[in-house]
Amino acid sequence: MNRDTRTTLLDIAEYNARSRGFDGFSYADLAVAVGIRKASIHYHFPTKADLSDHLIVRYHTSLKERLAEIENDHLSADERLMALIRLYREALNGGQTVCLCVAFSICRERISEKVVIRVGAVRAMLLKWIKSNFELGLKDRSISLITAPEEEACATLAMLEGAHLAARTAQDTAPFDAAIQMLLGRCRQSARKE
Amino acid sequence: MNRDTRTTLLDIAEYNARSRGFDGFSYADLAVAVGIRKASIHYHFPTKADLSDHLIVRYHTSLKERLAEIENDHLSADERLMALIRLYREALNGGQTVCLCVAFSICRERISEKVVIRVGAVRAMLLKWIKSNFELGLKDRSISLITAPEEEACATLAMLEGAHLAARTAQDTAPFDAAIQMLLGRCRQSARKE
DNA sequence: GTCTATAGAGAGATAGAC
DNA sequence: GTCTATCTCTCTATAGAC
Repeated sequence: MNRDTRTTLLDIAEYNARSRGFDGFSYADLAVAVGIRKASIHYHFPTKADLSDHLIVRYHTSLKERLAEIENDHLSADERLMALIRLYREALNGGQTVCLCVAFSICRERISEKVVIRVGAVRAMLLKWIKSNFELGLKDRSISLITAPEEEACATLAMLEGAHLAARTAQDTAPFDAAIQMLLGRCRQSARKE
Repeated sequence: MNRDTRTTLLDIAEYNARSRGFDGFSYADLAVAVGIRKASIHYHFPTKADLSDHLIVRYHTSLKERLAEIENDHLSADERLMALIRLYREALNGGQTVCLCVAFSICRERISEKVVIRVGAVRAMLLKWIKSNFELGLKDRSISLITAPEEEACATLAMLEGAHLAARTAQDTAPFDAAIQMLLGRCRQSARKE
């Protein structure tokens, strides 16, 4: 184990949570994957509730950074939207994992209220970003058929998260690709490539 | 307990699975809710795998019937789509439960392959129905901006399932309503009401 | 069809040695 | 930081009486 144990634990816990749900893995699973005993994990994360909190906090930060990178790398609204779609597509890991918010939505009653609020905060951040991007799309006219940015943002996030579900069941990105096709078709750059 | 115990068990198990995930409830939970001992549940459903199979089979049948009812009650594509949206909205139970397919997508690795295939079959049925309805929408012009019915169907189902997730986290229908607003706005009947 | 009783596995968590 | 050992609880499931 070359890397920091704590980080490795978070990585593996996140993968497990996104792959099997927060109830779908145990400290024993992590212990085997990381190569230490499960009692040692409690040193890093005393309780599973504690672990879940660190997972969603890190996820929020990471996602925020990725969104900032997208804004840095792309100037037009359509390119930014396409980059966001790619981000979600990559998060699928070929149909093996869903977004952490998706996974945490199902076990809502078994995670702490604090974590539930943080999941809401991640979605709020995403909605704000997507809404701003649709507003930009209205200006630069790079995305077609925009009427209400706020509503578009809600629909888009729901669709991205929902597209993860069918793809996860199928263990294949195909259902995801099929679902995002309509949205992609509204992007100017995407249309040019076809 | 006036009703058939087996049916009551299925009802409560379905509610639990949709509310907390398939890993989120136990035979002990069902026993308390139904008012019999957990050993007695094994008489009706020998294993939890068996229970999950009956849940998804019943869900498929029930959904098929509801779709047929919608076709019976409504003739235009927009009214049928609005009825489907209402169906999903009601399935939310005010933000307490998601679609069973959604719940079963997260615990994919812990349910049998047979059940995974059945979940796929439910989605395939829904996609077929929604696609047909968009094709009807092209003819009767009751839904605006339709280009590709197949792609529209995939996007619509993903959005409906995804809209369940945010609403479940919030324990409120508001995020669902916000997400379906765009789709609703394309329905002729809906537009008339505004 | 429902019960009591129990098996056997695995969960999250802690104490204390090194 | 990681270990062994252990606790307590809960899980799914079964045996056998009624």
